[in-house]
Amino acid sequence: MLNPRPHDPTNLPAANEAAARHVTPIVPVNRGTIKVACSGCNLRELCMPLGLSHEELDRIDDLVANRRKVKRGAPLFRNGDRFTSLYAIRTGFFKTCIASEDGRDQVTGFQMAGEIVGLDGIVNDVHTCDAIALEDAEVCVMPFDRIEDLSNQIHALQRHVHKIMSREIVREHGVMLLLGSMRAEERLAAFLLNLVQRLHARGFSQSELVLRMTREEIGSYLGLKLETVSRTFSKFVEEGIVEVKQRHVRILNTDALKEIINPQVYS
Amino acid sequence: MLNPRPHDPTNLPAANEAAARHVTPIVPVNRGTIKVACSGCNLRELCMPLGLSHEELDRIDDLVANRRKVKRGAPLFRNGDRFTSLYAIRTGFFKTCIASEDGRDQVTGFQMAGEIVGLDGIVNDVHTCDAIALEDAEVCVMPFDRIEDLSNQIHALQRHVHKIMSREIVREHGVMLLLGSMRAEERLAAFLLNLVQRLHARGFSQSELVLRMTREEIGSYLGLKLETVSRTFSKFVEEGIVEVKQRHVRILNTDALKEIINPQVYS
DNA sequence: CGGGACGTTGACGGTCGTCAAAATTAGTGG
DNA sequence: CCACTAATTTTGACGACCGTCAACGTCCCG
Repeated sequence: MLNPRPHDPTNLPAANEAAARHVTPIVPVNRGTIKVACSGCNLRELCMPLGLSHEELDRIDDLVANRRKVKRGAPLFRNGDRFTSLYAIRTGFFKTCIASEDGRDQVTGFQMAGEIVGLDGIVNDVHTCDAIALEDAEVCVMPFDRIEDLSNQIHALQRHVHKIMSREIVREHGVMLLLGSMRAEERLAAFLLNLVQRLHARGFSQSELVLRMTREEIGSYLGLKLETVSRTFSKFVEEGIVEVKQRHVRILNTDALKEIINPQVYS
Repeated sequence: MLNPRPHDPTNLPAANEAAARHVTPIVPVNRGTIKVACSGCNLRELCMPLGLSHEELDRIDDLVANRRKVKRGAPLFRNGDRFTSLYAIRTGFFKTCIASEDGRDQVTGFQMAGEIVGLDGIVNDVHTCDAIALEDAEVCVMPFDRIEDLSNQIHALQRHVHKIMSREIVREHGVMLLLGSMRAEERLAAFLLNLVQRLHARGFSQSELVLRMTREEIGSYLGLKLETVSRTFSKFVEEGIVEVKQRHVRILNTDALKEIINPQVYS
């Protein structure tokens, strides 16, 4: 009954070895620079393969056609847009969401610096979801045909592309587990733990975070109504597990959050 | 508010152009043959790229190292197994499921002939879910390093691998929509419509199907308890939408099922 | 300073989960 | 082939959890 490596629900979104590695904190980017180069990018460890030769690094720089700024609330791409490129997030925070015919919609993920968006478009050369910036953002535009060309020449890149897509598949498995079998408290606990984990991997605090999304967007992602999200936050506050001031969240008791998800492991 | 191409919830699992194409019905395979060759396989349109040259087709035959039979109830691979290969299903029916630390488990998909399993293992060279045969099955074993080698030489294959992975990501988006925002009846209706659609693409009936999984497995996939699945089936029967005899299901009114998912589109 | 978006809280009801028992089927071994 | 046991399915009663509706409070931005 017990599997050797049970799935870790706190690792839901973007449980990846790259994000788990501690990287140098993000420093403000010189907005004046036009030079687009992965080789000098402090996020390289997050979106690019490791162990490239110097020559390969130079070639990789060609991957990024240009950068693009996206204002808060604006789409990077929309459902129905022709697919041409993958996007590596340099700064900012995105949500991706799909809409059903009858107007229901579902947030399928939240993406932060160093993560890749646009994978949904590859199958049919059309994007099937919206990617919306939740704060002013900048992305590296990587035309997909260049990616395919280069990955024929650089084996590590091919590997990397495969891993990124597989990682997304595994992440979504975790979300399915959450949506299929967890109660509201468990979902929110898993969500918070996952967010701080990813932020921590980017040099931010382990215990403090600023939510970039509304209660409604959290709810949509977690399969809950916004009122339930709000109530669950309040419950965590009552129990002394977190402090919440609007979108500022401070985790006071990480173990308590983990216990919510995995009761019998601790008790 | 309305997107140009809303997501179609009936297309949830494996909504892919290959499965949607009508292919020749599956005929009994000569069990005595040892020859392993995609070029002569009647499922080729489902798992391999189209438009290959004769020479490329020959090379593609090398992809499949061997075939493997899996008895009903037996695992093709398990959580924690080292990842080496992707598997193309020749015959039979699989489920994939993950388990959380505390014993909860979640069916993440059901796979049938012509579909590919094992993509979860690519990220960390370890499988993160179990793939269990729901009936006696046979798969083509395709070592992943061979796939990567060959896709450097055959551009259409590289494309194809990317599309297969992207398709899986999009499929899972659909499942997230289902799990996050649909009620029990809607989930079951979407599930049935998806199954018949995929079976129809393989030459089977549009209205009749045999479920290869238990109510509990359906429930796990749909985020419902088995009692709810059973009750919902009963409700559909009362309403004259389907006939159910154990695992034999006959859909009497496809439009009614679609209406359940998309009320206002029809009424 | 004012309006609109966002968040909180309460009351209530519906959907679905839980527990239990019985019916039907499938699988196993003699 | 049949008997027996385990597995699966159905159905009912009840309750918990979360959704719905509503009102109010807060924050942010112009």
